[in-house]
Amino acid sequence: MPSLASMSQDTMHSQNAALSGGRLKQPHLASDHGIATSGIQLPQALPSLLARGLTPQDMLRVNAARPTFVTLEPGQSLYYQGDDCNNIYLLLDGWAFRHQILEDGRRQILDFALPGVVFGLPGTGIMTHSLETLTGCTFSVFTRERLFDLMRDVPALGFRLLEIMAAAEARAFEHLTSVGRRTAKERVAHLLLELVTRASQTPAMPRDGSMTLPLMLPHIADALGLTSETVCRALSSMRKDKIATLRGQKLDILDLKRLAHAAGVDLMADFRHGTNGETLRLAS
Amino acid sequence: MPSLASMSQDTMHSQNAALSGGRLKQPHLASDHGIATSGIQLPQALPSLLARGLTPQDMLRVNAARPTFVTLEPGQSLYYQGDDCNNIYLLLDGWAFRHQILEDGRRQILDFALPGVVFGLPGTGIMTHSLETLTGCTFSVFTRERLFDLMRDVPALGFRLLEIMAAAEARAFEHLTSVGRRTAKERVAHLLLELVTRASQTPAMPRDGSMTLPLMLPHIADALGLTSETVCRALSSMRKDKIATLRGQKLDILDLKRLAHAAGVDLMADFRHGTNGETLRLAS
DNA sequence: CGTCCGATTGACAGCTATCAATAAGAGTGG
DNA sequence: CCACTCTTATTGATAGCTGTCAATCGGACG
Repeated sequence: MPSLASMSQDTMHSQNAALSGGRLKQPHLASDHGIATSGIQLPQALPSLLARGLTPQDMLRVNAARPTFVTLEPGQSLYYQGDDCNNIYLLLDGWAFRHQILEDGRRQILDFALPGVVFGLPGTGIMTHSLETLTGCTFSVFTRERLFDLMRDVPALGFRLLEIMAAAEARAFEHLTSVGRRTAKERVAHLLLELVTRASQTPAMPRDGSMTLPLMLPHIADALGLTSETVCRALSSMRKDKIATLRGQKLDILDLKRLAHAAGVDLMADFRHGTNGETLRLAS
Repeated sequence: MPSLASMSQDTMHSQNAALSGGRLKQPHLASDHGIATSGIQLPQALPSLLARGLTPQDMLRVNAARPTFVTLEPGQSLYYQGDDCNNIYLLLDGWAFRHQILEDGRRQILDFALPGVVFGLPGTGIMTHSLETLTGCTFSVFTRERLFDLMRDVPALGFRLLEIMAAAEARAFEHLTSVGRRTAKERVAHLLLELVTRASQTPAMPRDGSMTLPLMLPHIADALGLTSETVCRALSSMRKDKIATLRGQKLDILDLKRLAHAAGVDLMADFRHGTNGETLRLAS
């Protein structure tokens, strides 16, 4: 139970969310009729995100399973920590994040979800975290049973999902290393680097050094195990050093090389394949 | 920003590993003849760990794929950060851990692997972390291709692997929350709680409050983003409070309830299903 | 009994959190 | 178009937790 004092910063945003829409007891299931959001034709979007490694025939079968779609406004939650959830979700469009909250209000953001991310997988069914949108979002939904059937029909799908989960695990591990062993400034630099890299790999997102981050300082802080003040100081410092500027939601990378250096990362290695130059050499 | 000085503690263990066996260019592939380690008949062990949800027929097919086995001594590495790895591993017996190392030697332990854990999955092939054993370990190995074939033959296997990966992700998330938002003492308590819980769920491990942890202080420290001194202080405090004692490798839980309290966790919720009492109530 | 490695404890420094005040924008309404 | 309000960002001062450095303890082993 957050003492009001400690809530004031860290949980500000979730308060907003709770006020401005918050929990959906029954998510808005848009069911089978195809819904278009922010200009995207969903039945087309799904393949492009999932399809690597699947044949066109496979994708036909996947679409034949008639996934349902959910659309959410910014600041709404798809599910909450503690919910009994037996669906698997694919984020088609928009930004969201997954987070855990301790009883006293401390919040940890676990992962930023960009289009193509899969979550809500099997397990016990009880969710250990919540998912909240940052922008308007569209999700594709499969029930556990439908997924199981689908995986039988389309073996490559299971393999692809494993790949996606493995990538998510790798992200979580990088994140963990950041929070556990990097300084505040390094963490901020590392997160910016991760986000620009992921965004640039997402279709229909910018490839140059400028982009829109639908985040507030407390999001970054809660992702990195810091306070928003510390994040602000780190960003100020990077602005002063002409490495990157983040004003409002506009992020400009001014010097990618030095950003990577500030993040304590070998750009070529870590953000292409995920490895550390130094350690790599030991392994050769 | 640790330089050589600070490496002395954090990376001590990996140095030892390097000296005492270290890298295996070509892991000891024990190939198809079944190998027995520490008294376990492997072909039997594999099913029991993987089989939930699979029919006996399914398991026959899995075994027919003739996985190879690898055995490692304590302190050896199955693979290193930067390795090109196209195998999937199942830990059959023993304890191990996965970790990442930054160029300057800072180390983050990402996950403790107990029997039943799966890793080394697809992705790009380049490993972003290393795996090092704590005890003697036996692994079951499938190549990427063999796994793919197997998943086609045994659809339930893919589903089971997804479940295992989802559980690993949930663990990583809990871990992240710990490192990001809990105090030193809470982190230590939380880790002990996680380990006793997992061990008690593993066949052939004790269910009472006493067990052997094949860890040294620096392992705990590097898992939690702390120093070994801080971990030591936290353990001393818990020993003084009669919550738990860890001497050498012998862990005794004296008061599970207060241990959970010290970890800032609702025992019934978090460690049965993974949820937080307070937030859960919101969701009902 | 001596050596060695890891654990333990103490003193102190430093990074980040906390508390507090101000600035900067974005809307809103007159 | 400007004043007003509200929210978020920014900056400063101080406190506290944890890291760092260093010394001692303790058990394992030969």
